[in-house]
Amino acid sequence: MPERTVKSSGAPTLEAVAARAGVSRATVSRVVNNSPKVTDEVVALVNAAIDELGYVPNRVARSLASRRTQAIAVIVPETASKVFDDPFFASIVQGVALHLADTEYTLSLLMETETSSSKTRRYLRGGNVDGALIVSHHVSDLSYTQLGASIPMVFAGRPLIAEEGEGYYVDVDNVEGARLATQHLIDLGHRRIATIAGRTDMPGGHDRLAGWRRAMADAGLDDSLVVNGDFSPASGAECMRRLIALDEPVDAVFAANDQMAVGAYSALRTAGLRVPDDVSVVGFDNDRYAATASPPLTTVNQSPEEMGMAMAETLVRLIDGDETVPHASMMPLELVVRESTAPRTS
Amino acid sequence: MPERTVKSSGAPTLEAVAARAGVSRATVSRVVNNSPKVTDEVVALVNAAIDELGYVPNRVARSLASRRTQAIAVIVPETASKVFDDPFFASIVQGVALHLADTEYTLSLLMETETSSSKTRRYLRGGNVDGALIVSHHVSDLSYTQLGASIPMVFAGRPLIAEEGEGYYVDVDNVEGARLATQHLIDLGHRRIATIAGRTDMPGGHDRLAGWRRAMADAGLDDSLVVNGDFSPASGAECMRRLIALDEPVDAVFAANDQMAVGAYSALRTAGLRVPDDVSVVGFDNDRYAATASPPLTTVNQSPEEMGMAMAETLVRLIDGDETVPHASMMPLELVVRESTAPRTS
DNA sequence: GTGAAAGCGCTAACAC
DNA sequence: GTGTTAGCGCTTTCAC
Repeated sequence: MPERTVKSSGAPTLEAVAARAGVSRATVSRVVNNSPKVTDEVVALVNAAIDELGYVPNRVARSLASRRTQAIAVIVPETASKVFDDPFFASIVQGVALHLADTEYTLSLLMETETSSSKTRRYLRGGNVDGALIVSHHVSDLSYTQLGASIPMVFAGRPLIAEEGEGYYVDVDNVEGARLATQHLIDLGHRRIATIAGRTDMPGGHDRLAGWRRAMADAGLDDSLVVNGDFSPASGAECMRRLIALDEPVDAVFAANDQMAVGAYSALRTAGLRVPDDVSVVGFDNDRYAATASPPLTTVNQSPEEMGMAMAETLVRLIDGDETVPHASMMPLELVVRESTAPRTS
Repeated sequence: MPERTVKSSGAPTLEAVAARAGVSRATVSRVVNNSPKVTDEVVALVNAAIDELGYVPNRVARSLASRRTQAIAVIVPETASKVFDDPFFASIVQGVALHLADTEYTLSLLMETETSSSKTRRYLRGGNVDGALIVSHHVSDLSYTQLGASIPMVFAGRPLIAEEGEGYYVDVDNVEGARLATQHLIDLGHRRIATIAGRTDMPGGHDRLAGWRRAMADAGLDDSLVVNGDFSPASGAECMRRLIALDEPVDAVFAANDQMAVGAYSALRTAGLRVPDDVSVVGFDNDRYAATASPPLTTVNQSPEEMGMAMAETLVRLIDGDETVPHASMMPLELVVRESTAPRTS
């Protein structure tokens, strides 16, 4: 008969519960995982023992045995210091956490710094998580897409490299959103409508420019008034200055995000121009700045929080082996009209 | 001789590496954990095998065997939807992630919702993490403090219940910061100085009010001009309205955080009063709103990001068994003078 | 329905 | 220095 050393240290184990309840470890395990095939009385017995002992299952052991970690990674491959400067990221993460709170999954937040990229990859391959969420404004990194084969992952925004029906992502219809915004300006009677474009090497920047172009073309207007920014407030101001310097003034401006729109505000103010009296301005994102700007900014709302929730939901379904998950999920988009736009006066 | 079923599925294991290198599993383990007592040639041999096989250690198995998870939890026990509305939280989380990026630790983000509190506690006790960071503006929950005995934890801000020399926390000297801010107003010649206090049932709110009181008392000024807000912009506006309604107008206002200061701005604007011409305003936190408000807000800078880094550092040292870790770490605080304060004119 | 036994992939004594 | 041998705490066939 093999000796069994009595364990005195640490938290109560499944074995202790089994002994207390007078059943086998397997049965306790079944109860903990609510297996249907256990007698009600045994269930009661085991649960009593669990309560008395204050037993809490050890997830690490469970993971090792079941080969599931019940954890997902959220990877933010931006330069670390910029991540939370943009409310967009924070809101996505919040949405993810919110959805996960209703599940048994746990969230691991990985911030990818310049030097940690291989560390991140090892982490994903080291069996630490059941899946990953990639959040970025930038062109999605190819290296992640490759990992997609070995571990389920969902991207925020269409990865540029994704072939049709390949990879999973949640996105907004940026083209349509930009078209909506521009059409609003057109409906107000504006004709010389410029756009402060974002980085067009990012899907969002690219598509928003395309949306503006489409609206302008559909209305038979000149679509040459394009200045290129990089999504930062500073670039928005700089672009606006270039627009102001034009011989013929513009009636209205569509900025590819709110931060650039706010940057444009300051350039306009400096030039002595008023919003919306002299120039109407529309942004995109409806971020934290939009509502509190003065005047409050008309913009396109894209609810990054809902996007985060949708991403988490998609990933969890993927992990659970759901075959019906759509590769692309489009989030609703809507124009929020505030005080930065007004009918053409002149 | 026991049968050994050949494994074909999944990632390469330590055992596969051992076979490839012609050594035992223990030796591979030693190499992976850079144990000093392994011959250089064996190290080279093993590393070669690791590279060839693309071996990545399974952290779950490692955790189970070593009883360390190499993960820490960040718990944000705020109402979920409020968490990231306050840049303070986001910045702390960022600081934590930043520090952890240089270590082998991983970050688990737990957002505590009304219904998830027991889930969180189970998580902490289920051997999921080596330690926890509790981030909150609120009075720290007693129940966490109790857990502190079984798992290392560090609080953001002094837990109200902490006895001297009990528990670990990183904090700013709120009393001193508020005193600095108020003294600045006094130095500018203001005499009727009000304070829009935060929730005084939170350590921060309590101490900032105390700091204002001290500065006023030291200068022999009337310290009865107190209105109580709740740290939200709306409450800041409401408080300011009450101040404006006073018979004798105030010269200056010290708000217990920037969000309330910005709320005060709007109330002042609505009343036709100008900042700083009619009323000087000082905030606290130097959050995202402060620099971009108009006029830019004079405030007390407390760098939540550095606070997050300090928290992470403290926790890691605690986990590593460092006995010299101080129970309280105070972060530097400094007055940032912008355009919302000006010498008294009248 | 319940129990016995065999691992999950790794670390950690302990021998050699 | 390196190999052997036990587990870490749980899940999961497979008999009964």
